[in-house]
Amino acid sequence: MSALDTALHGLRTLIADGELKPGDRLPSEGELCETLGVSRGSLREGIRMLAALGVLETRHGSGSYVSELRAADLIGSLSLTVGLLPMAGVLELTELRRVLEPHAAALAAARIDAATIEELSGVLDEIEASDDFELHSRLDHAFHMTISEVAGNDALTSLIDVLRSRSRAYRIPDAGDAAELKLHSDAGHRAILRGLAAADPVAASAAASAHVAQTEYWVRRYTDTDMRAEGSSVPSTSP
Amino acid sequence: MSALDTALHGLRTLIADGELKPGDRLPSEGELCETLGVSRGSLREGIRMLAALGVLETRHGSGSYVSELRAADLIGSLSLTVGLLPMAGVLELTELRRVLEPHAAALAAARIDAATIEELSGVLDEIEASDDFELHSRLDHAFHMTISEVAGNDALTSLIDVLRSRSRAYRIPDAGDAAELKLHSDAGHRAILRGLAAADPVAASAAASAHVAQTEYWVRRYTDTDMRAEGSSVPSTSP
DNA sequence: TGAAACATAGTTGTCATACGAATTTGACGA
DNA sequence: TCGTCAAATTCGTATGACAACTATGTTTCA
Repeated sequence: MSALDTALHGLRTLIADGELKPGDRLPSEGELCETLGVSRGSLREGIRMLAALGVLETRHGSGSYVSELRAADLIGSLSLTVGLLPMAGVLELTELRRVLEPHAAALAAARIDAATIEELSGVLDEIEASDDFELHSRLDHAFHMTISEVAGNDALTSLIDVLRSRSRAYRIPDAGDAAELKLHSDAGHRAILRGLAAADPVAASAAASAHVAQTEYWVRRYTDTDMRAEGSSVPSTSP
Repeated sequence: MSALDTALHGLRTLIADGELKPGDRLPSEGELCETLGVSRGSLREGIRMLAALGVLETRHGSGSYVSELRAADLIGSLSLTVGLLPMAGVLELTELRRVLEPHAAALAAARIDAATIEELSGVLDEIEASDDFELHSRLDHAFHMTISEVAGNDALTSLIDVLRSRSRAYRIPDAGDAAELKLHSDAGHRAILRGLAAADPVAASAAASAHVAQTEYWVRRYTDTDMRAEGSSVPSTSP
C-alpha cells in the first residue's frame, strides 16, 4: 500500500470511526505523520484530496478541521469539475435536471408562502425587463434556486445547483435564437410560478418539466455547433 | 493567490481551454512546475485534488493523464465521501433516490428486452432463496444497478449507485425486523420486475417509488437507534 | 482595572534537494 | 523479427529549512 493510500485511509478511518467528528480539529501534520508513518508531503496530499471532496478544511496557521459533512456540501464539491465536462456529458446532466427540478417544484408548491411568491414574481418582472445577458442569467439562477430551497432538501438544492451551473455557462450566439429562447423561458417561468401560487404540485411540476425540456432542446440544437463557454470559472455553490 | 491555487487554476485552465483533452498526457511535473511557477510539492497537491475529483489520473513512472471526463465518473468520485455522512444526511440522499430510481425504472420499462428480464428474474430467485446478508446485499445491488443501466443514462446510474452505497452499508440488527424487511423487499422487487416485463413505465415507476419509500421507512425507524456501519470501506463504483 | 500592543510558540504554506520505484524507450543480439 | 537488457524519463517518498499566519499569554499604557 502506497504512502498516500496509507495517509488517505488513515484519515478517512479517523472520521469513519468517529474519533474525529464534524468541526473537530485534526492533530497537527507533524503528529499525524508520526501516527500514520508517512512523510509530511504524502500526508498533505491526502489531506488535500479530502479537502477537494469537501471532507476537510484547512486554515493556514491554525490547523485542519473536519467539515460539517453535510450532504449538500459534498455534492457541491462537484462544482469544480462539471465545468470541464464536454457537451455530451451536459446532456446527461440535463436529463437529471429533468427529473429533479420538477420534483423540487412539486415540493415547493406544497410549502411555499405568500411572501416568497411575491419575491419570485418580482424576480420575474426584473428578468422580463432585462436585456443584459449577465443579469438575466443571475436572476434566472436566483429564481430556480429559491424554488429549490423552498422544497426543503439541501442536498437536492445543491445537486440542482451543480447541474444548472453548466447549462448556465453558455450563451446563445444567434441573436434571433436568443430572443426566441428568452420568450419561451419567460413564459415557462410564469407557468411555474402559477403552479406554485396555486399550491398545485402537479402544475408546478409539469411546468418545471417543460422548462427543462426546453433547455434540453437548445442544448441539443447547439451541441454540434460552435459554442463558446462564458469563462473557465464555474460559479460556486455559496454565492 | 497561493501557490496551490496557482497550480490548481493553471491545471484546470489547461483542460477548460482545450489545450489538454480527455486521454492526453500532462507535461511532466518538472515542466509544469516551471510553466506554472510553483514548487513540485504544491503542484502535486493540485494534481491530487483534481485526481480526487476524477479529472486526472496518475500512473507511476508514466505520467498524469486527463480522464475521460465522463459525467458518471465525476459523480462516482463522491463514493469516497458519502460513507462519512451522518444519518441525517442519509435521509436527504434517500429522498433523492425516491425521485431518481422511479425515473430509472420508467426509462428501463421502455427499453428492456426479454433476455434482461429473464436475467433479473433469476437474480430475484437467488435473492429469495438466500439467507446470507452479504449475498443478499450484493444481489439486491445488482438487480437495481441492472435496471439503472438499462435506463441508458450513465450519469443517472452512477448517481443512483453512489446514493445506494450508503443505505446498503447498514444491517438491520433485529432478526424479526430483518425478516419483515426482506419479505417486503422481495415483494417490491417482484412488483418492479412485473412493471418492467409489462413494458409499463408507470407501473415500474410506482413500484420503484414504493420500494425506496420502504427503505426510507426503515432508515427513519433506525435513525435514532444504535446502528453499526458494516465497515469503514465504501464499495467503489467500479467492481 | 481595562484594553491595546506586543512577544512568543505552534501550525500550515512553500520551496529545494535527494533518492527510490515504476515505466518507457532504444539499442543490442540471437 | 523478436526478445532481452540497460539507460533515460517520470512519478513516489522522505527530509530539512524557512516564510506566513494564527492563537495565546504577557506586558504596557491609559
